[in-house]
Amino acid sequence: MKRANPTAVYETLFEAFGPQDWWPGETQLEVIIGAVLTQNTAWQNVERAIANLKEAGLLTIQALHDVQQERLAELIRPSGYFNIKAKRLKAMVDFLSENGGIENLAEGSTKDLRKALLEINGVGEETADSILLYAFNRPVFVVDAYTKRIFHRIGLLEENASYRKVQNYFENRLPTDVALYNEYHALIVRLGKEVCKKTRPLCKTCPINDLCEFQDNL
DNA sequence: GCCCAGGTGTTTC
DNA sequence: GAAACACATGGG
Repeated sequence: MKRANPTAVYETLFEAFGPQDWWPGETQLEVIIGAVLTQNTAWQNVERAIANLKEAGLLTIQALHDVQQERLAELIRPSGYFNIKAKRLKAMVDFLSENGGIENLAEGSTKDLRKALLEINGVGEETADSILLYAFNRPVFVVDAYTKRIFHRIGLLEENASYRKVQNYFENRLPTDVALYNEYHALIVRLGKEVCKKTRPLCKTCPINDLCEFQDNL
């Protein structure tokens, strides 16, 4: 078996899948909205919700600020948890407008911005880091359920490693590079969605099969 | 009908 | 800190 490490895994995934062109959002605000709506939810459902918002002309901070939370909830219904997420979007929009908008926030340091994002209701570590990386182009490695599952199976991470531990693991072993972090997280999601599933009937087709402790002998 | 999906807040120990 | 639970739609 090859010696697995984050760089080798990245190279293998990139060869297998190529560039993923993330994040699938046209504006910074759209990326931020998507980051909230995709919490524990399939992206396809998020697309429907965002399409509804677009059609209703709600893809601006001002419009989202003005709309009633109940109406917002109805529009984002397809993304699930719609009552909670409507509240979270409102909290996010309040934060953005109270702080002079996205352009003004982009002036601050990554550390300060991360701290501020985490204080918003409904923004945890993954959502904050997704926003930092994909909306603000900051070199922050995003950790999600796929990341933990895949690297546990490779044998490089503990089963229940904390978010920060996993994040440090990658950031300590990779160059600090926005484009790399962007592509890497997207590739991990691609692998998790299509191949490295929770129940794993597709291991035979996994591009990192020979790096994984579960390489299929079945 | 069941499991899963690009998590987070609250409660409880 | 860490586990258990609520939150909800849509696809396989």
